[in-house]
Amino acid sequence: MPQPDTLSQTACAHCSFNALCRFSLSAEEMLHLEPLVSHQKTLKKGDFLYRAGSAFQSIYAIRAGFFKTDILLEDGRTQVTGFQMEGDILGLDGIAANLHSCNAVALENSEVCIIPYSGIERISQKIYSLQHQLNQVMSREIVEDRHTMLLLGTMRAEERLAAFLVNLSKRFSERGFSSCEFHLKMTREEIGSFLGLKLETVSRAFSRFQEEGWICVQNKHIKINNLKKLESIVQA
Amino acid sequence: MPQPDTLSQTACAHCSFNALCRFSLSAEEMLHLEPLVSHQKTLKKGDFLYRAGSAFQSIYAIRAGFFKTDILLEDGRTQVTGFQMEGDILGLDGIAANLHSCNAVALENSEVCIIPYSGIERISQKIYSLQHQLNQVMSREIVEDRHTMLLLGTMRAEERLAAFLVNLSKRFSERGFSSCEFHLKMTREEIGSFLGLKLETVSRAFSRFQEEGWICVQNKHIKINNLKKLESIVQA
DNA sequence: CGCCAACTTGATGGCTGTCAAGTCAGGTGG
DNA sequence: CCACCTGACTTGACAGCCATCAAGTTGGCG
Repeated sequence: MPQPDTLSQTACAHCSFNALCRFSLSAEEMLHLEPLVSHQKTLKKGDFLYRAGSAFQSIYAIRAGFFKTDILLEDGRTQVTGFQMEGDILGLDGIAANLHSCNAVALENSEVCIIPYSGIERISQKIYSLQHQLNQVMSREIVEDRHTMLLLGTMRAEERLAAFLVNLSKRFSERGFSSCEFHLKMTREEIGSFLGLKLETVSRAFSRFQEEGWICVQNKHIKINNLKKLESIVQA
Repeated sequence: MPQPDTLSQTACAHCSFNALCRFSLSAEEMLHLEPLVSHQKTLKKGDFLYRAGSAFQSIYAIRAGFFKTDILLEDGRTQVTGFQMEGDILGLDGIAANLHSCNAVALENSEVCIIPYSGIERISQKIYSLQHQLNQVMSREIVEDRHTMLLLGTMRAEERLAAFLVNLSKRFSERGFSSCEFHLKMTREEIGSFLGLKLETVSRAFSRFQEEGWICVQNKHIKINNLKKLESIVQA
């Protein structure tokens, strides 16, 4: 099992599979699970956790750090499909074809738990809740992707950026970090790719939000002064 | 079990859960599954299969017909998140929160198999492959949504429509229908909503494709004369 | 200190949205 | 059977948002 150090505790407490690692399980169930999540991996900023087209074997639970996933078109265009932080699960896209369908890249030094997929399927036969939890995680991912489609299909630039900031704020908050002050791990270009905008447009929207006094931007450091206002922009 | 009429055979042969209904299972396994998929439902054009916010109990396998799923914003903006045809599964978005997160609407008279979710989880404990199949279906949905995000985030109007037509052609073909001639069940507005475009833009793109001789459009009837060309537009 | 990537800001243009008018198809009722 | 009506669609003119191109600034890192 992971050593109960500070790092793993903060990470696991909010992990989508926390029931799997340390909570809600009997001693006997724990015995089944031990070998499943005992392996971990550390990545440096810029490292690939996996690449599109590579063989799928495991899914990953982020213990610490920050990732992006993206897909490429032949002509070089890319789409960032999501940003993942501690507690999030990576790699579920690989189940469909036994191949990873996107790249997963660490945006800062990170640490993940490696969870062999075959092990999950096997143990799910014994531990009912694990299967349900996996289904929920995947379903949640579908719901979130649909929301991103709504953003890309119907919103304008400033609405998209506001939605992005509100979403980040909420996720940081859920993990015990400040909801109004945080560091962006990604570049303007990566934000733009995720939001279907060019980096210049992202930069201009940041500037406008700052002019209005809703946020303070200093490079990658963000301070949100008026979260309500940002939320109202999204709904507008 | 469903009566082995022509309708159900054509539908089930391509169903994502065909292994569940009639193939690859022992007689004993079949006994477990019988009660699961024995209920069906017919819908008329315009009927809701389920609505966003309603309680989640079952997923649905389309036996015949055509559906759209969409989500709404408070201000009335909507995003069509997908079109589903026979063999496709509807309702997986509801697992996350035990509530459906989108609307599912029949675009023509349709028929679905009702598959209670609790039953799936229960039987998955006995039939290993069912769980894996469900995971694959959900993973495939994630991969497809990511592809739609790529479309919405990086492609221009004509590229989007070309990708849409190529995708439809492929899916009709997989189901034994013509890959180059078919009827659109949805309106221009619904196509536009799915592609993040206005209906006028969709109409103009259709007209241009026809001027170029790549397709013939007559109302909702589509004939593809040059599929290769459409495919090349997507990649361009 | 110097270099380079990341970022900001300005000017311009183009794609697509918006508004508007007209056409077409399908269904209803006389 | 036909007039009518409504929703869906097409086409044109124009405008606005964002992409593109360009130049300059900042910050991080060797």
